[in-house]
Amino acid sequence: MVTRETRRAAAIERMADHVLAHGLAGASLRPLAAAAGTSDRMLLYYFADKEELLAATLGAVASRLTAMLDAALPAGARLPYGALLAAVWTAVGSPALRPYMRLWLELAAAAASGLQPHRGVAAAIMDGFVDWAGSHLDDPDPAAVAGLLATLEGCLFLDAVGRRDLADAAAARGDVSAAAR
Amino acid sequence: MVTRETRRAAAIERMADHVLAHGLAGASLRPLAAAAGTSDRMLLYYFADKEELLAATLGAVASRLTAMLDAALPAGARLPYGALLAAVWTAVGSPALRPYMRLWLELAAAAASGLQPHRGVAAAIMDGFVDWAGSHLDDPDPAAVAGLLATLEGCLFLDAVGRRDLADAAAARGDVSAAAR
DNA sequence: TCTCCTCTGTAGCGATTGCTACATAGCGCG
DNA sequence: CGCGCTATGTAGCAATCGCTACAGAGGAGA
Repeated sequence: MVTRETRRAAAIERMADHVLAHGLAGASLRPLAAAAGTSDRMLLYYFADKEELLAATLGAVASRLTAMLDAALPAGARLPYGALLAAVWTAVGSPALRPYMRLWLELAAAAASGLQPHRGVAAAIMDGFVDWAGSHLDDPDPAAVAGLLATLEGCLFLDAVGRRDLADAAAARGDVSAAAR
Repeated sequence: MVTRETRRAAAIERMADHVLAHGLAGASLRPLAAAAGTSDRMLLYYFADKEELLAATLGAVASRLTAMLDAALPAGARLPYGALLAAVWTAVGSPALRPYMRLWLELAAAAASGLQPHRGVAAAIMDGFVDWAGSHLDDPDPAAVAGLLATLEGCLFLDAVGRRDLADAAAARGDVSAAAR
């Protein structure tokens, strides 16, 4: 069936829009179906259950995000630690990516509670980030990758609790400590 | 009424136990009431609504957390950046504090969505952390405080998505960069 | 034409949500 | 004693949750 897969794929994209706009908390079947232009009945026809549906939707969100990251910093470009941190934070802290970051935080919180599919999806996304960081640092030392990601996710966290000022300061400080090394 | 305030306070402590064990997601009135040894009816007699109840419960959790932090690193002790980062991460990453960190992450995610009382409670807790960090760094430069907190929350985040290895590496790296400065 | 088989709408289930109306039990105070 | 206030149980409300049973519609193949 061509139409079936087509419609399923279209539903995934529209549901990705919806979770980006309303978060995981508002991701129940009926609102998702309304956003996708179908019924909850049909969603459970396309997907075995909500878990499979969520995994597909979050996967779509993740590939959008990596596409945006690649657009902001093309593959092949390698930067020193401080510069990369600053560049990624300006990209990631921008309003365009804010819905993604809100969702990413929500996903991490769910993953910490061990729920599926959140745990698996979050682990996969994080693996992607690790690869991404490794391929954009001029010196992809594992400890540097870890430091970069920790600072970055920490900035995200600080921003989430309303301390954007601290996040900006921490991202800027990356330059300082790297320059001093 | 002595008994009323007493029972209300006892309920708060038991509910704090419950949210630590089961997270915010499981924090609905009936389970909370069961944990507190009362009925949902009585919880809404003690508290105006769920929002007030949650604020009180999360406040209790927060004061327990600051007490544990003070126990781990007494007030007055001041350390250089890298040493403080390592000390706090070993405390905060320990199994004893894991429920607190899981809850803190969940709270941050809810705060990012702008919900009350989560937003206000999270902001208050974060202010406490900022003060705490400032009073335990030997050189309480605002940028250093920001960097410390970002790295710390980032380690928390990495641990949440199953990359404890990266969190440990990032925390250890704090020493390196500080030593090189 | 008849018969399957795929697709989809309707309706509903039992559980859970925050919250409330009502009744009552028991105690203090006049 | 009797009145009233505080405390608490019972029962239920409307909404939402994920999910499912059933029925029909419509096209494909015999």
